[in-house]
Amino acid sequence: MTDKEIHYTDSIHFELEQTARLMKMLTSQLFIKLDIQLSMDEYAALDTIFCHDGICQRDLAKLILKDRANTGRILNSLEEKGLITRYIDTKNNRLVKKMNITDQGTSELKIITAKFNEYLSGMTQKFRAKEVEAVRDTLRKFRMDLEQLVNVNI
Amino acid sequence: MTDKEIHYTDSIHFELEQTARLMKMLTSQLFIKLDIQLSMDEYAALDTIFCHDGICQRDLAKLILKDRANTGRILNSLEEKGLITRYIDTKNNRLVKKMNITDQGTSELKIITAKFNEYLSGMTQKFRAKEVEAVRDTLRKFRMDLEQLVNVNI
DNA sequence: AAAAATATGTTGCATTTACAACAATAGTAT
DNA sequence: ATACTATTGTTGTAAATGCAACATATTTTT
Repeated sequence: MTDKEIHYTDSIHFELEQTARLMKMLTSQLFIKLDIQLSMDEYAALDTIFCHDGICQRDLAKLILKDRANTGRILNSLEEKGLITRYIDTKNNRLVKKMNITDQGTSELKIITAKFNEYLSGMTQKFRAKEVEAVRDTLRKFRMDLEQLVNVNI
Repeated sequence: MTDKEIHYTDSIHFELEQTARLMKMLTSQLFIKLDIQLSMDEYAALDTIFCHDGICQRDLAKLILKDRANTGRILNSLEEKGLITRYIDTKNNRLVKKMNITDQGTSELKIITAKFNEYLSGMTQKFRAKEVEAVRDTLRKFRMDLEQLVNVNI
């Protein structure tokens, strides 16, 4: 017990943080290298909008885990770039801003995803696909439990 | 192939990002709740310094994956709080700033870690310890490969 | 020996981010 | 009906972050 102490830097929490940080560095370097005119956050938002066409801002914010303020700013940028359109609608009798991905948005999304996967496949090749999927699925379960514990103020 | 497309938001990259984000929310909320007078980053730095006493700034920066500027600022804060001391020394005939954790720093580190683990054990209890360790180890391997790919400019 | 390159840390600045306050609207309670 | 509360989105602001530039010192090159 003397020096077999538990350290934060040995925990899965720290490991997650570091791995995610490195992943973010890698992907942002990739985006620059591939000359992609979107930020990672814009890309994640665009992909989420594609998968949930007609979603309102707050629901999107909950999915990408950004606060409402930043989600609005990301959408301003995507709208200016012509990748999405926004319109006022109602949800549960409340005025909300919904959005649709444009044809250009869909097109760009596919192009970026293709480029992205081509580059990243080299990385995950070192691992068996099954193993990567297993880790992803465990992370997902982990995240679902986290969502119960964390006070997500969005 | 029509709609069985590959989406970024289904990838391990996005899953990692989201899980790490939630984890960060949880831990920062915990730090406020437990009235801990350190930021998560300061805590991670302090733990790293404990494990690598006498480390120099740049080596620490590489371990916590912050740039040199931010690492210096975090250390300013830890020094002001009396948790570390800094001194000039040489490494490979170069002037570097090394640091040691103080008794107060060691004491606070233990207290925080104890509080932290007590609260977080509830979360990981839902998973078998073996499973958590397995995911952590896979993440670590994953991270080691990432480190080969990413241009870490520190 | 002089010049160029490298290593380390600090400072300044621009971007990102989160949090709080606000505006507008709709539901709920008294 | 009036007041209170809740939902959604925007704006303002302070803190965090990363990047580039700089200062200093040392090594390497010419």
